[in-house]
Amino acid sequence: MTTHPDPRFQAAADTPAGQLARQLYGLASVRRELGKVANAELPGHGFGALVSVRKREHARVSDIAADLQVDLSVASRQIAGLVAAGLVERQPDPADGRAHVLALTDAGITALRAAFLEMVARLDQSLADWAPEEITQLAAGLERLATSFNAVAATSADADADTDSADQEVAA
Amino acid sequence: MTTHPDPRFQAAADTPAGQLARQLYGLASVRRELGKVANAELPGHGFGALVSVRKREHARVSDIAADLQVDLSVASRQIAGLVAAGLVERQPDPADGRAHVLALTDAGITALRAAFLEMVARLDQSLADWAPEEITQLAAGLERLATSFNAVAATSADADADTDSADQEVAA
DNA sequence: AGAAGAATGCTTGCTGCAAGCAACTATAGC
DNA sequence: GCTATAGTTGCTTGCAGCAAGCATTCTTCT
Repeated sequence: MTTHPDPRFQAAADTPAGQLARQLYGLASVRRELGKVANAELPGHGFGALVSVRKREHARVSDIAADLQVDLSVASRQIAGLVAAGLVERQPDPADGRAHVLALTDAGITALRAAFLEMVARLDQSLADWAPEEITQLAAGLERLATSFNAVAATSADADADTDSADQEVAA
Repeated sequence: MTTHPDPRFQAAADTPAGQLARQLYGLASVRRELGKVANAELPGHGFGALVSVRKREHARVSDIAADLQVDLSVASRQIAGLVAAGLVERQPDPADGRAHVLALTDAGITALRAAFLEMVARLDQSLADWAPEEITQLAAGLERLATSFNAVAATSADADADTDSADQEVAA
């Protein structure tokens, strides 16, 4: 179309960050299908919570919520679903009567492994013609991206709860 | 942070595809926040639809649905929202009375650019210490991933000769 | 040619799921 | 006791999908 060429916009779109933004948004369908595969055999969207529980030993619901960056109530319900399904064990924290300590059950470990393998299988279909080091390189890049991105999120959260006006330098 | 070493799980996680799977799933919060930024000023989750309308000239609702890989009804409602907001124009197709031809209005172009610039701005905060070529490399990897992934999806879903105009251009 | 019937493009009503907020309970710590 | 913290649950909202419906176009049979 290019009805009204906008130099400022063009410049931003061709920026490395602009290219990355485009690709990240285009990843929507990939992530959705992968999520479907991952959660197929789990209650709700439990996969993320399952992974999160596995990551730390004395996980508490609030830890999971912080890790997934969702509301505490969301984490609470996801964990409740996983407990009901026998995938997570919830025991009173001996050190704090309000809290619960979470851990995967054997069934939970099995389920997590199965879900993970399904994801990998689905990915492998698409990565048939990729070199292993290309895949690991992409994975490394994504890991770094997530780290960088979450670091900024944490910083701006610390700075102020106000999220609207604090951060934008759109102007050129 | 693993307390009970699980060799089998670790082995699965350490394959290249396994690493990629983990990182893709870990991208949830990144994509969510980026989506929030992108859709902040738009009705519903309109950004994707807006991009999709922008990509092709004589877009129809079914084209958008296919492009976004969502149900036709979802696309219909998103487009309706964008039309109501004055960002998309919907005119009867002169060649087919059942169909509508979609196009961005000037306001739509403006809104799309603004949303895109917001996304880029948010990303730039996180990418401050990245080398430009690292960013472009990651973007290229993601583009290839999306291509590979959607190719498999298309094959398994329905062998469709829908090899129309090239995709992935937010900028114009 | 013309009409019946199938197919297409899209919209809309209904349902289900998941997320967030707010209110509540129970415990902790001063 | 008084306040903060951990967690659960009720309520609301919003988005997605299915299925039914409407209007239009295509097909085909006579």
